[in-house]
Amino acid sequence: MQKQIPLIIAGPTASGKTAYALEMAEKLGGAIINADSMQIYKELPILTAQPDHLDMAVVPHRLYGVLAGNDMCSAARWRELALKEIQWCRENRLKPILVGGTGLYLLALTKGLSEIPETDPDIRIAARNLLLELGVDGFYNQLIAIDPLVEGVLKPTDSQRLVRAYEVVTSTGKSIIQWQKYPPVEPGIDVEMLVIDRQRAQLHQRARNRFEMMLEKGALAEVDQLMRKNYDMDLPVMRALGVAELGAYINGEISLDQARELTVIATRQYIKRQSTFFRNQFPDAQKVSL
RNA sequence: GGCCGGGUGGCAGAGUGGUUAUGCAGAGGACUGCAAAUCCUUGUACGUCGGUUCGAUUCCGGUCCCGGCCU
Repeated sequence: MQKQIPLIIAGPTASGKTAYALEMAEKLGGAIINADSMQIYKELPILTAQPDHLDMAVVPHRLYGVLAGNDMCSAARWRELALKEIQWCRENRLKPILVGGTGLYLLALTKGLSEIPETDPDIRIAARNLLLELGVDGFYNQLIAIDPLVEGVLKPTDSQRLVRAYEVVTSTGKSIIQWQKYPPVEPGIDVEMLVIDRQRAQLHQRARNRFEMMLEKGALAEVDQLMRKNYDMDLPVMRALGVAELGAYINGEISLDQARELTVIATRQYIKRQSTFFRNQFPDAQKVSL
């Protein structure tokens, strides 16, 4: 195990990554770098299960709660931030340990991304409004009229990727399909990767228990404060598991029990998607059974 | 005890004499810049016994269970 090679600890939510990573960081003399798309925002430390202050006091923790909720992260942006932190670790002779459940971010880091120029934020907003106005079918037709390459590659129902395709072709004048054909200009980096593996039923139980704990620690107050900020519902933080559910409870639309059940269900579905992603996108990662 | 209504896949809920809605949950899968997102695939279930019929989840009868009303 070379000192400089970053270690990635991935796995589905509630698998125990945080505790495991802390152990490894102590053992290896490392720093922990966040690889989670929600823990990067500062608004919901409890609901997004950020490491607590005690953990953070043990070894350096980077990229936790560093962005405001009305800011938007992205795979490319996180990649830049993470590379800087890896560099910082090297300068300080610490083993970089990246921990998180956001598979796309990890993929961007390890495999690299095609260099697509930054898109105009106004165009993204316009694209989203157009989608709302026309519906997916109409939006798709409009999109393939200006970017025929998309046809047959993107699913006509995949609203998010269609919006991205629209935004890219409109901003750059070139199809996203063409851009993606270029091999990553930013090469990937060498890493050692562990994926934490647990039985599904056990993960479900842990997720339920953990949500209970979050409620005890004040997750409701967190969501309440977040809602008072009146952020745009499209912002990434607003999509953290439990925000919509707890928000609906706070607004008196559903009971706390209903909010709890809905959040647990959403968490289970997320666990499933993460498991699939790690299993199939990182076949060479080493599995750690806990 | 009598009358009426109902019993459909894990749950909710349509429907039909033969071609096996649908939603949710579950399972599997995709994944290049919003990813805790976005999307795809996937289940012959019709309470029970008998009858009618070429064929019954659908029609008829018995029976059991549930709900309502009556005594």
